[in-house]
Amino acid sequence: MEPLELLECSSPLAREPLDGEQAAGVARVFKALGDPVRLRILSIVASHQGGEACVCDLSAAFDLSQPTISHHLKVLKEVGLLTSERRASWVYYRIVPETLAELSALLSVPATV
Amino acid sequence: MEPLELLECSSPLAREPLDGEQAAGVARVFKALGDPVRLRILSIVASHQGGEACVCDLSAAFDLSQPTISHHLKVLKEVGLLTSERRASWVYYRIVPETLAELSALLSVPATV
DNA sequence: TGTCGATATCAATATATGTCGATATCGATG
DNA sequence: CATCGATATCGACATATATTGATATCGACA
Repeated sequence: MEPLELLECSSPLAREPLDGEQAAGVARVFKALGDPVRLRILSIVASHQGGEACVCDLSAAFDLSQPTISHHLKVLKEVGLLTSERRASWVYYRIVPETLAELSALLSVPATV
Repeated sequence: MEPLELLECSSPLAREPLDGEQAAGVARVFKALGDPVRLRILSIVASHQGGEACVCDLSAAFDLSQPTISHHLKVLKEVGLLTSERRASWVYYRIVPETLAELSALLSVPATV
């Protein structure tokens, strides 16, 4: 649930081998990113006016059922890539920049060795 | 096969929504990263002496069968995260820093909006 | 050329995942 | 309080994936 705890290591992959536990935590997040629909959801939310989008915005962008979108949102939320807030009848999703930043750092390539 | 063609876009996710084709290409790579064994393989190769590791080094690091390691190496190679070179009886794997760099850029968070 | 060690491929299987229709929840509003 | 629209959950199913033992390939070497 706590995104930062999921990753627990943000030094580049090349620094030292991940142990099993670290790898399992990081893999959960990458697995969530490993679906085209979820990537598009993330990019829509991230680039949306005000940094947030409601489910209705997202559903409209896909040719998929509402439960399917809801499922993908849940996956992204569970790994700490999105947060949600209910306001009136609508639920708004935002990206968690810290999680993206940690993944970005993990993949960053230290000056060619 | 061509790592750069797989991604085809390295501007941050927040810049503009990915179209279906871009998302599919990027998702393939993230899906490959979404497995703990493959993440550990990558980190072992990346942090190994000389920037490369042979399959024997990798097999020794896991409690998995040799075909399983071979399978994961193939997946990582197919999405452009690893390259391989045969020298004598051994096959050596190296990371493809360009692919990691593109993913890193894609996840980089532009100054908080 | 025949054998051996290292790696890849194949076939099979158990599990995980994406998708959907049906249904439940929840806030707003009459 | 009854209803309606928005979103989440549930159950089911088809497909994808991780893993393995058996086997093939391929280079080295006697």
